[in-house]
Amino acid sequence: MLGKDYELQDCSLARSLETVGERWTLLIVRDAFYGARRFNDFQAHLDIPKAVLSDRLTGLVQDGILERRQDPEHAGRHLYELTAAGRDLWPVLYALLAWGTRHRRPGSRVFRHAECGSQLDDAGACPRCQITPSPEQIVTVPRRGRASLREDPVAIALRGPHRLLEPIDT
Amino acid sequence: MLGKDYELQDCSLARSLETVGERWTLLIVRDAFYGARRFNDFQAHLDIPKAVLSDRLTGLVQDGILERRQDPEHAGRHLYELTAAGRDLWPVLYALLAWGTRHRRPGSRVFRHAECGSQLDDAGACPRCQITPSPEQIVTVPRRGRASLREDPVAIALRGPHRLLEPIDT
DNA sequence: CACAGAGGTTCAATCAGCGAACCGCTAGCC
DNA sequence: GGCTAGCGGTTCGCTGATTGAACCTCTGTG
Repeated sequence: MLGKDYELQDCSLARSLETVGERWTLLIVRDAFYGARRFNDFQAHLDIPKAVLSDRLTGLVQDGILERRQDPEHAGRHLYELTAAGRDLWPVLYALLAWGTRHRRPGSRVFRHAECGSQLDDAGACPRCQITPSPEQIVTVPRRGRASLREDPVAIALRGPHRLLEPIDT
Repeated sequence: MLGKDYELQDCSLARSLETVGERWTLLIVRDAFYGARRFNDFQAHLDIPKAVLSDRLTGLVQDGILERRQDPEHAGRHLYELTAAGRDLWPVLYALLAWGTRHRRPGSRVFRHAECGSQLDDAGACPRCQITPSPEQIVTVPRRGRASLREDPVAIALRGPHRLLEPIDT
């Protein structure tokens, strides 16, 4: 759905959906949490038409979810990184992830509290430490025997344990 | 975004988005939590084209989010009600609602634990009782002075406090 | 029986998503 | 310096979804 406005709905849910409700948008944000930062990494991992990816990245930057910077190592390249508001979308992402796991099919990855290694519960909290870790404190690991068949840089980086928000090196 | 499949993404987030990621879908689910059950109530409150509403309701029923029943009081009419899987979407809805409130604009309503009256925190928990109430235990009340200008049955029912999932009578 | 309202379906026009092709820039190689 | 490859896009024509208006059927009411 497009950032099409739900103008008449005086509701913060409608406001949220205007910025993250379009097709592909939340998957792009997910990949940003996984550490994707470059145009081609998003594109290769998502199999999304470049024109759509370009449009969504522009929108996410305008809406303050991503920040676009120069890549210090490569002139003329850019990096897209989550802003504070973008990182604050983690509970939304996790709630959807957990719902899909319960009612659809478990995904190929699991999320653990980096500090103690416990698997997060349905609410995203660490059952052992009794806290709800921020994304920086979470590590995602593939379920045993479920490594992805994909060959793009993001999929390869996620074959082993990976801390959220840690940039994948390409 | 359509229930268009994100087939290649082996991820429960993608699975979730296939069922609730289309335009309008989460707003329909929100209205179902507010107690809307009839076609016309959804249509009047959302300003959604009837063809799209019909399509989305059919999809939500097929995906096990809503259940379609005969209206016992009116032959030939139907009621759409949330299934257990649909009610389990509450954390997703609340996470989006809370994000929109923090980063966009506060909506016109507020959510309280019915039992004690405390306003829920950003995670949807009751700060006084230290529990996370299920939707049945939550009451939504308009923010002072922010009653909706709409005149449809759902908007009217929500002018006062209203317990989630309690059917609005039309 | 006429009429109104609920709950849809159908239709033409518009708009967004898609894949392929193209383009400018930088870096590396000869 | 010239050639080529890869990155980060944009453009374009096609397809498929969304939209609002019109229409249709069924039920209950006067």
